[in-house]
Amino acid sequence: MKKKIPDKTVQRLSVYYRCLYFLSQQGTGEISSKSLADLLEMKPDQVRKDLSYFGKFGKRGSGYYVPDLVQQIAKILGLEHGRKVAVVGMGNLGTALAAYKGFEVLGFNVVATFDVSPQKIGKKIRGVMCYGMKDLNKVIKEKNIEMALLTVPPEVVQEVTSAIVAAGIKAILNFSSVTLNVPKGVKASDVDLASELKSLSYFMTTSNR
Amino acid sequence: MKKKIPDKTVQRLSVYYRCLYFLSQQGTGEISSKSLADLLEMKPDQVRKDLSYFGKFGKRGSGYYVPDLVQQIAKILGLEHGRKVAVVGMGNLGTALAAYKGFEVLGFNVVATFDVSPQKIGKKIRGVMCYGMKDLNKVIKEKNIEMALLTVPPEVVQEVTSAIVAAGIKAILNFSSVTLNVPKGVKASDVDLASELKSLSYFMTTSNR
DNA sequence: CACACTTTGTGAAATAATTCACAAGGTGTC
DNA sequence: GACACCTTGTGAATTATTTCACAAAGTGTG
Ligand SMILES: NC(=O)c1ccc[n+]([C@@H]2O[C@H](COP(=O)([O-])OP(=O)(O)OC[C@H]3O[C@@H](n4cnc5c(N)ncnc54)[C@H](O)[C@@H]3O)[C@@H](O)[C@H]2O)c1
Ligand SMILES: NC(=O)c1ccc[n+]([C@@H]2O[C@H](COP(=O)([O-])OP(=O)(O)OC[C@H]3O[C@@H](n4cnc5c(N)ncnc54)[C@H](O)[C@@H]3O)[C@@H](O)[C@H]2O)c1
Repeated sequence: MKKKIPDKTVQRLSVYYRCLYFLSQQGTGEISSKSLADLLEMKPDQVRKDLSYFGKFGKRGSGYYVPDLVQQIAKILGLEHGRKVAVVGMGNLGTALAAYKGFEVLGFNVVATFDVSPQKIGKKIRGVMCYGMKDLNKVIKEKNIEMALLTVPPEVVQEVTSAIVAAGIKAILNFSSVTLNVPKGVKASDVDLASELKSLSYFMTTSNR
Repeated sequence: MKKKIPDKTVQRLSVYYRCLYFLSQQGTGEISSKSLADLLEMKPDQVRKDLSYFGKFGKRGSGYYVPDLVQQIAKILGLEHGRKVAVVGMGNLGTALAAYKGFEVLGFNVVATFDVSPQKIGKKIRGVMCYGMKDLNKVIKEKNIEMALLTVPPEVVQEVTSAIVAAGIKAILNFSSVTLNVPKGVKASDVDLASELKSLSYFMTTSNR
């Protein structure tokens, strides 16, 4: 029964979640794959196919019951119980991320931040303490932190990665443009803004939609 | 002769560029698709196939001459002459982006920032002035700005998008999790950190590499 | 309850992307 | 210059993803 689920499907699941969460807040009861697809500018077939990888959540004739579907997707994505997140590297970007309120509603709670600079250590952002790197192990284990947003300078990325993996971090969102080397069992993913800009630039020069 | 070039290929081109640029700085002369692929943890076939969409840049027996290839890719991506960029919405994230030095070396120059808040207007970050939204048209036209990093609150994203498109912006990198509505001829692309986190969370629960 | 309409879930078909495999060149050594 | 060894560029094969198309079910109206 183990059919492999495309990465693309998982990514789209995140998008569905955002939209459905919003709809559930609005009090929407049921929605058809058609309406959801319209909202997201995609095809209904795609929506149904994606959901069908994980089960049968809909009802023929009427569609999907939004509150239930939100729950189901949250479960699939592992968002039901909230995930504890650390920000490592409290520079410009790290500070912005730590200050951002938008992650919380999705169940991602920044519960600690880390830096090497004595100027940063001991400061609080939104009530969250900035620890020194020597407390990495202790704090990550104590607070049971699973994910890290990695915003340190490129030169130290690999070294810091090793340290946080050793401390028990299981997933890393990496903002430097350095390819991360992580052991099996740890998932890393890159946010490469420079590459995004370059792609945009390409499409500007060719100007095909 | 118009074979369609996959989006994925363009994205990877950005990655090759970053790596090759770095290598050229190091003084590397030639590199084989194999070595480049190893560096990026991918297959040589993929590298060659991607490059072959745009021309024949290599030499059999020895590989690609790095300085030339960097040039060629820069040209393909439209990076030769530099692109002027504006940051719109100088909150936490916008400020971090405007302060970032890493875009410049790639030919992306932040030459203006915008906000509505009187507290932000008139301030300078890295020597770049923050203008009010009423100056949008004037400044974008005067400075010939083509791209925008959009970091305003979700509620006003669509409204602000319309304004900057009207002012002449041709490409937008959108950081809100709101799907942008842009006219044909304008390219928009989303950086959705929340979705990235959700995907990571999924892979953590299933823990398949 | 019959019938006209919706909508899901899913194999099968169509498209798209990646990987293979190899001919055609190039390099270097003796 | 002959031989052993690399490396590119690219059709063809393979694999992945999307789209199609339709049976099976649910809704609602009179
Ligand atoms: N700021 C941006 O908009 C932006 C955009 C794209 C990519 N990035 C990338 O994100 C990363 C951070 O960017 P930034 O602009 O916030 O840089 P920054 O210099 O403002 O912040 C880096 C922080 O990391 C801390 N640090 C340094 N060494 C450390 C270590 N060994 N352990 C823990 N902390 C350490 C520093 O004290 C500093 O606070 C960089 O890799 C950069 O390339 C940033
Ligand atoms: N900060 C983050 O780490 C983060 C992460 C993910 C997504 N985002 C998204 O990025 C956007 C910005 O986030 P932020 O944390 O920087 O928010 P912020 O509130 O700190 O900044 C928003 C800025 O936009 C300005 N603004 C408001 N209305 C405007 C208008 N009509 N025209 C021009 N400027 C206007 C505000 O004055 C403010 O300076 C949001 O859409 C947010 O959802 C932020």
